[in-house]
Amino acid sequence: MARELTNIQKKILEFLIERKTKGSVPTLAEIAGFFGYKNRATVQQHLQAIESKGFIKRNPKISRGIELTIEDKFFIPRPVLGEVAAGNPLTIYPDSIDTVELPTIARMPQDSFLLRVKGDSLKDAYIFSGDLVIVNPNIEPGDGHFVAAILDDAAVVKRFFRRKNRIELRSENPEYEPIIIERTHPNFKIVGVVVGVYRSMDKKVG
Amino acid sequence: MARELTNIQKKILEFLIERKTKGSVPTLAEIAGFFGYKNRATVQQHLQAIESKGFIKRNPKISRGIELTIEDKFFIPRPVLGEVAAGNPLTIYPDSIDTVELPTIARMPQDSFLLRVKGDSLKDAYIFSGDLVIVNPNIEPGDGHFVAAILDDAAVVKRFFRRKNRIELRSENPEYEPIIIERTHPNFKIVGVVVGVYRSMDKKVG
DNA sequence: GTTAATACCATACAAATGTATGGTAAATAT
DNA sequence: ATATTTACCATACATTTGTATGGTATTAAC
Repeated sequence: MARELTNIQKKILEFLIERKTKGSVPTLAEIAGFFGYKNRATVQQHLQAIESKGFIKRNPKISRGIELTIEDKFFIPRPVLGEVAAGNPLTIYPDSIDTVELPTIARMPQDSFLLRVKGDSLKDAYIFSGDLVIVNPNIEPGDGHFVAAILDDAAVVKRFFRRKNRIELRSENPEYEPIIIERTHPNFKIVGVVVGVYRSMDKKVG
Repeated sequence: MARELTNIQKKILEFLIERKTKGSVPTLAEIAGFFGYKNRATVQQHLQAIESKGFIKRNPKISRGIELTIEDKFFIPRPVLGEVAAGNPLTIYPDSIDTVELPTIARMPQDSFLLRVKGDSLKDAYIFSGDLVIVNPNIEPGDGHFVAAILDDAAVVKRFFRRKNRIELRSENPEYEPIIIERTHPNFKIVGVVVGVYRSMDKKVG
């Protein structure tokens, strides 16, 4: 028991988690609708498989009676989408490079993602190499916000300042020069605003 | 509209909130069962009244389709149990001293709690005043672990080292002397091991 | 004294929901 | 070559669920 989930089962479990976090667990019909199944029995069978593997618990006969047993776990696995340079820009990865166990208390809006910080240019902002920054792409950055940005196919985390005809990305660490982006800069994009920082102590106890 | 709720309506609304925070919104039958009503229609009528007063929104025909429109105000009182001194011990508070705003769904794991750090003795461990440390009381601390401890009715977060006949709690910041606890010390207790640090950037953008 | 609001009940019904059974097809393992 | 697992479908059925309607009793308002 507690075998691995198949790909489809994973997808369904993810859907359950997502729906639960933004409302309530779906019914079989809703799941079927989302995945394009013409029949609720298909969903039923998948759910039975997921339950037998220990990832959910179903309350028989009760509508939306799916409990996520993984919620009791301390951490929820979240993909780390890439690494960002706090100092000099680093290459960003196309796919997730890693998965971290993020505590459930960390505020993780649905549409946000994680980036792992490399380098020490944010030292004075208390963000360090290895920390995970939680980035929300749907917030308009304001002066002084920490933002993640893509600059010529590299990613950085720095503090954002809007000036007349340019944007400045500053490090807290005075060793690093601010990056000045003119309006005309071709390959520049604000990815999102850093809404939180998380650091696991697991590997740092030694 | 948006008149006052009657007492019964208040009770029902409270029930809805409670159920939602610990799972999912109840069905009419479940509400009726909880309040001892023999009929779902009674609940239906109360819900219609509550809705007409603007406290909930109902999704017709959908099971458990009650949305709490007051949700945004309401949420989520996640208690911070006290403040811990990273430097010199601070008095611990009997009750929660503060609340961190967390989304409804972000549940704290049952076996852990939050402490907000004050002071800068852990500066060199990259933990700063205002950060939240996630403390798990069910882990046996090992050498070098960051632990939360109670010492003479005060709480501290420091690094843990076990020696022959004593325990040492060290700060990373050399300005602070290590605390030496002899075996015989009466009022000393390890509360738990710090498993993570979380910092919300909300208030730090300026 | 009548009206209105509140708080319940019983009955009824269509749709939603979870469940069960049997079957097909493809991929994988033995 | 056969058996197993996975991934779907169709059909069927008993409850559950939300909803509607009509009724009773109590209290407060006019």
